[in-house]
Amino acid sequence: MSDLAQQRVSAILKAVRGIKRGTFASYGEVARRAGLPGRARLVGTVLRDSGDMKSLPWHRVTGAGGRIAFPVGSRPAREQIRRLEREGLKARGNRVVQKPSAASPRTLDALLWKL
DNA sequence: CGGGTGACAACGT
DNA sequence: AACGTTGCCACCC
Repeated sequence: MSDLAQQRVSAILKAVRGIKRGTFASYGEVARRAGLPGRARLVGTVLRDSGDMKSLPWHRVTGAGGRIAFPVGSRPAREQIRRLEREGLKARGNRVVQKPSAASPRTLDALLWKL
């Protein structure tokens, strides 16, 4: 593997390790944090090939908007959701639900209009 | 060189 | 909400 490629892999793994417990980040977000905007696919490739399912918080990486990237009901999908729930997050179907603190438009309206 | 394939994303219909 | 397109990029045939 070329040095450049290895550097990118390191940057991505570092970004993944940097996702705090109880939170999650999309592939695209991880790519941006690794200094590789637009390369979400590369993040998936790296995770797939990394093999370190043991030491990496791979379960904190989701598709855009918290969508689980694995097929619904598949082994890895269930495992990922199980791990995320163990960290206090909740999932509905194949999607990680935002924390209650996240303001929905309705809630924002309520705040702005003091209702 | 050309075509297909991904743990993806954004946008349009 | 569900697809189809396009952009992206590393790899493999």
